[in-house]
Amino acid sequence: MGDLQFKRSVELTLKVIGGKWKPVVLCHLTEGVKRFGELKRDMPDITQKMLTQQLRELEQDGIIDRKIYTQVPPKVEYSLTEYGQTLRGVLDVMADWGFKHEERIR
Amino acid sequence: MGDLQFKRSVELTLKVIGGKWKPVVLCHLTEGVKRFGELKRDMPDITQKMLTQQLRELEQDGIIDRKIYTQVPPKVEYSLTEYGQTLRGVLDVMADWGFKHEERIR
DNA sequence: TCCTTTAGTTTCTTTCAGGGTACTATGTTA
DNA sequence: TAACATAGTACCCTGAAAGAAACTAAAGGA
Repeated sequence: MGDLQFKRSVELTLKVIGGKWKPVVLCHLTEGVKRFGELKRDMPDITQKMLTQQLRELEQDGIIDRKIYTQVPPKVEYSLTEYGQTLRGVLDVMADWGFKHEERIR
Repeated sequence: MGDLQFKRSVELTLKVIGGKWKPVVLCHLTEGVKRFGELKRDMPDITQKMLTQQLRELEQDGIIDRKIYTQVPPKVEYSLTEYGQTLRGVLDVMADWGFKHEERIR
C-alpha cells in the first residue's frame, strides 16, 4: 500500500470511529442490542442530541442497525451490523495499545 | 479487560494518535528520520504552528524523538522512538480497515 | 383531564481545535 | 550591510463541534 493511500485509509477509519463519543457508543454496542434509553443511561455525560447524532452517523456508515418498533411510547433498538462487527479488531488493537500506554505513563 | 477499561484505553489511544494531523505526521515518520522542513514540505497544508504543536505533543507522549543540531541555520531531526514503533501495528490495522471501507463505499 | 413514558428535535450558547500572519534568532553568503 | 535559510514563537481570529435546556408526539393509565 502506498504511503498516501495508507494515510488516507487511517484518516477514513478515524472519521468513522474517531471523535469523543463514537468509540464509547461502539463499545457499549459490542455488548449486544441496546435501546436508546439504555445507551443514554450507559453514558450519563452524553446529551440526547449528541447520542442521536452519533448513532445516525454510525448508521449511515453501515456500522449499526436501527430497528424501530411502531408503538407508543416509542421503542428503538440499536445493534452492530455484521459489517460493524469487523471493527471489533480495530477497537481491540487500539484498546491493547492504550492499555499498555496507560501502564507506561503511570 | 473490563468494559470501562476498554473504553478508557481506546480513548487514550485516540488522544495520542487522533486529531487532524497526528496520523499524517506519524505516517511520514514511519519512513525514517525527517527534518522539520522536510515534514513541512511533505504536508503542504499544515501550518508551521500546527506542525510544531503536533510534534511537541508526540514528543511528550514519548512517540517521537527530537534531535537538535546546534548550528545555523537550525537543524532539527524528528524520528519515531522505539516506543513509537509500537504504534505501527495500530496504524496498520486502522489502515487495513479504512482501505476496505473505502472499497465498500465506492 | 392531565400525567407519564420514550425517542427524539429545536434553538441558543459556549468551547476549543485549528488557522493566519507577523515576528525572532543568528551564522553564512553575496 | 543586507539578504537568506531554518525552526521556530506570539498573538489574534474563526468555524465547527459540543452542550444545555426546552419542546414534541401520541397512547395508556390514574
